[in-house]
Amino acid sequence: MVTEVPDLGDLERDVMELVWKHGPVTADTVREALPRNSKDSTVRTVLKRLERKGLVSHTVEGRTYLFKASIPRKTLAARAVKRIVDRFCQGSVDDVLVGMADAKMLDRDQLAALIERLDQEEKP
Amino acid sequence: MVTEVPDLGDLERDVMELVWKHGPVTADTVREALPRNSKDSTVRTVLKRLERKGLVSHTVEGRTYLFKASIPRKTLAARAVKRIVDRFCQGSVDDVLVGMADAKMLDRDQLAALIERLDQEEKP
DNA sequence: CCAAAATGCTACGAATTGTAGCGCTACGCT
DNA sequence: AGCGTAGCGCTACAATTCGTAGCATTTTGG
Repeated sequence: MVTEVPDLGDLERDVMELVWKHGPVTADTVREALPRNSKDSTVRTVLKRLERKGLVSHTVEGRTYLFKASIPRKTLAARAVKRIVDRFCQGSVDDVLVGMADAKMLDRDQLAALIERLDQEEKP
Repeated sequence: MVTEVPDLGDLERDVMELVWKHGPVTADTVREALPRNSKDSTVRTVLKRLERKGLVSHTVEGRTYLFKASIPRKTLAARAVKRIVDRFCQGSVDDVLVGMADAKMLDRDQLAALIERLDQEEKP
């Protein structure tokens, strides 16, 4: 799988945020919920770009488009992390984990809890 | 701490790679070691940009500049991850860890080994 | 004093991103 | 039936980033 991870601009991220939060949404719903004040054509342009990037998809409902995320937030985040790992750590996830530990981004207990969780999932 | 994490282009990353690998280097050394064929002025421009971004620093040796990384590779990688966490997971490292686990980027044993290692470091 | 080496400065084209205008179409209401 | 409006496609433009590089300037060794 190719799992491209496009870079996202600020507005694009805001839009993704809304698409993730509120299920399928219209362009206008997104526009209204946006932090900043964007014209509708702006929002639609961004949605179209996000769709070209493979991050959202749309269905036609009557004469309006309903957009939904085509990738969960966590998955996208994980892919972005993978890109970093590939680019800066030659694919060594360990390196980045160590870096995160050094930077106090994670601690022992957090990791232990994660292991616990993985074990739970795997067993049954 | 502000810990800005600038985006890096392909060439910028290649240059950082070399600066990380070979200690303090001259612009010309970097140019020679580069995968692609870049003019010296190109390399110097990139090094200057990297310096403005705070990723390298230079000292003057005779009449040449010696560049060295001002941030370790793992630290930069960790910061990049942190940016993702902040942007896509509202700062929840756990979310991104779960995403990584789901994406099979980490497995139980790897995490266990890391915990082991963290414990070792902490003790003495 | 001159040539070579190394630097600073400036610029340009491509790509990305936020921004938006304009025109077309179809649906509902008078 | 005609018309206004909602919603969409298309095109464009300015700012920023990045790779690319040329040219002027400076300094040093012979």
